[in-house]
Amino acid sequence: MLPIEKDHITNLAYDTVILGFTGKELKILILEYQNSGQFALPGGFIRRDEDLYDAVKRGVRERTGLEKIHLEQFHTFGKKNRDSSYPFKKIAAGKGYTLTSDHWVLDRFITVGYYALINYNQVQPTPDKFSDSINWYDINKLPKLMIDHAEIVDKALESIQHDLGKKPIGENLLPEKFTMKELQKVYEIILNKEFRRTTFQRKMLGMDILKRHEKLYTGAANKAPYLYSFNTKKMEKAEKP
Amino acid sequence: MLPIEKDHITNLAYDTVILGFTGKELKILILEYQNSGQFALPGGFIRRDEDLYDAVKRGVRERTGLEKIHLEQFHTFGKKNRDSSYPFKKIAAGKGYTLTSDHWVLDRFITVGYYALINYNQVQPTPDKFSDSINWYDINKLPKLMIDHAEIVDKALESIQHDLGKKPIGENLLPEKFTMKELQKVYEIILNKEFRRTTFQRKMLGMDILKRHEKLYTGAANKAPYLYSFNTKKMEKAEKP
DNA sequence: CATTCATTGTATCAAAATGATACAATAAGT
DNA sequence: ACTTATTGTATCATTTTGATACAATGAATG
Repeated sequence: MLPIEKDHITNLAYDTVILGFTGKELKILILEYQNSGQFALPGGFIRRDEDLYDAVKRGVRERTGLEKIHLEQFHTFGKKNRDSSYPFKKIAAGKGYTLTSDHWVLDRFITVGYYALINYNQVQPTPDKFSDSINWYDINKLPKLMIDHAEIVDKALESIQHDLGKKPIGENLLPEKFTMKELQKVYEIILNKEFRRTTFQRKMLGMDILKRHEKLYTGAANKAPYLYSFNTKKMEKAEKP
Repeated sequence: MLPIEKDHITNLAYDTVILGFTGKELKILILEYQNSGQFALPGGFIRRDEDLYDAVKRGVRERTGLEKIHLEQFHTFGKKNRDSSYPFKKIAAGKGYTLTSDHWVLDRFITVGYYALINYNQVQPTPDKFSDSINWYDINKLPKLMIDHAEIVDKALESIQHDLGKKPIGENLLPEKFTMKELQKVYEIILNKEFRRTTFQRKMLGMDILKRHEKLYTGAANKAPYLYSFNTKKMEKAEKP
C-alpha cells in the first residue's frame, strides 16, 4: 500500500547514494520502478516520529541488509522545480494504483542527500515493494536517472572527495584486510587521479595507520603483497596522501 | 501577523550562521525575541513557491540589507527531538499572540543550516517583526541559544574550516582591499591555529591570487603595509596555506 | 632446478616545499 | 638624527615529495 500522509513529514524526503568498491571499480546501487522505466536513487520518506538519520538508515538497511553502515549527509536539494509528480504517477500506475492529483507524494519535495559506503561483497541488494529491481551500476555508466538524481550523485562524489582522508572512506569501501594496491585504487578512483606507487606506499606506511598482516598468495607469478588493515586507534591524525 | 500555513512548507525551516570579521575578531549575528529571553540564529520558513536557497537569501537580505551574499549550505538537522514549541510559544506570547496547541509552527522542525560570510562594516543589522534586537556577538562569547542552535554554530564553523581555501572565504569576510596581516588573522581565527608570518606571506604571494595595491599609512610609527585584493581570475587553483 | 617474468617493498638521490632566523627598509614620534 | 615597531625579503637548514633504481619474491617454464 501507499505511504500514509499522517505518518510522514510532507514535502521532505531523502535519497541515498550507496557506493561499493569491487576491487577495481566504484559501483552505485540504482533501483528501477516497476513498469515505469524510471531509474532512481534509493530514497524514502521520514516518519513523523523518527530522526532523519534513522529514516535513512532504515532505508539503506532494508535494501542492503546491512546493520553497520557508514552514512554521511552531504547536501539538501531544495529547488522549487524538483517535480517528481510525473515519475511518481508512473510508479503508482506501474503498481496498479491511481493517485489523486492532490496526493501528498505528488507535491513539491525537498530532499536530503546521504551517501553510504559499504562492502560490495557483503551485500545482497533487495528491491522494496515499489521497485522491481535494484542493481549495481558502474559509477561511470549510469542510466538516465529521474528528476535531479544525476546531480545528486555528482554532489555526493564531490563530497566524498573532500571527506577522503578526514573520514573513514577507505575503511568502509574495503574489506577488513586489503592490499596496498587496492587501497591505492580506492584513492585513485575517488580522487580521479593517479598516484605514484612508491610515494603512495611510503606515505601510507608513514602515517602509521595501517597494520601489516600475512601475505596474500594470489597464485600469480610474482611477489605476494602483504595484507593490511586500518589501525582504527591511530586514525585521528589521518591526512590526504 | 503570524506566518500562514498554506503559504509555507511545514516541518522544514532554515537557520543561518551569519559571520562578519572586524579585523580582529569573528562575529556572529544573533537575534533576541521580544520579551522572551530567547536568543536564536536568524532563521525562517520556506514558501511553497520559492527555492530553499532563495528563502535563505531573502532572510539574510531582510536582516542585513545585503544583496550579494556568500551563502553556503552546510548541514540539515533532523533529530526528532528538535522541539521549538516552548521558545515559539514564548516568542508568540512576547508579541501578544496565543498559539493554539496544534499550530503548525509548534510542530517538529527539521532545519537546513546555511552560513553567510559578510563584510562586517557594510551591514546595519535589522530586527525582523518577531525579534526586538539583532546584534553582533563575538564567536567565543555567545549567549545561551535556543534548541540546538549552539550545535548548529559549531557545525558551521567546522564546515568553514573545511571550505577555507576551496571557497572564497577570505574574499567575503574581508573588505575589497586588506593587509597581509588581516588576511593571516582570518586564516588563524577560522583554523584556530597560528601561522608563521614569513611563511604565510611567502605562500600567499606564491599562490599568485593576490594583487598588490598602494600602501596603507595607518599613522603608526612603523613601515606601512601594502594593501592587497584577491585576483578572482586566478582563484581556481587556490589551496590551503 | 635454473631461468624467466611481473610485481612488490625499499633505498637512494634530486628537487621542491617549509621552518627558522636574520636583516634591511620603512613611518612616525622624540 | 635617533628610536621603535612593523613589514618585506633573503638565506640556509630541515622536511617532504618526486623520480629512479634495484633486490626480493612467487609461480610458471623447460
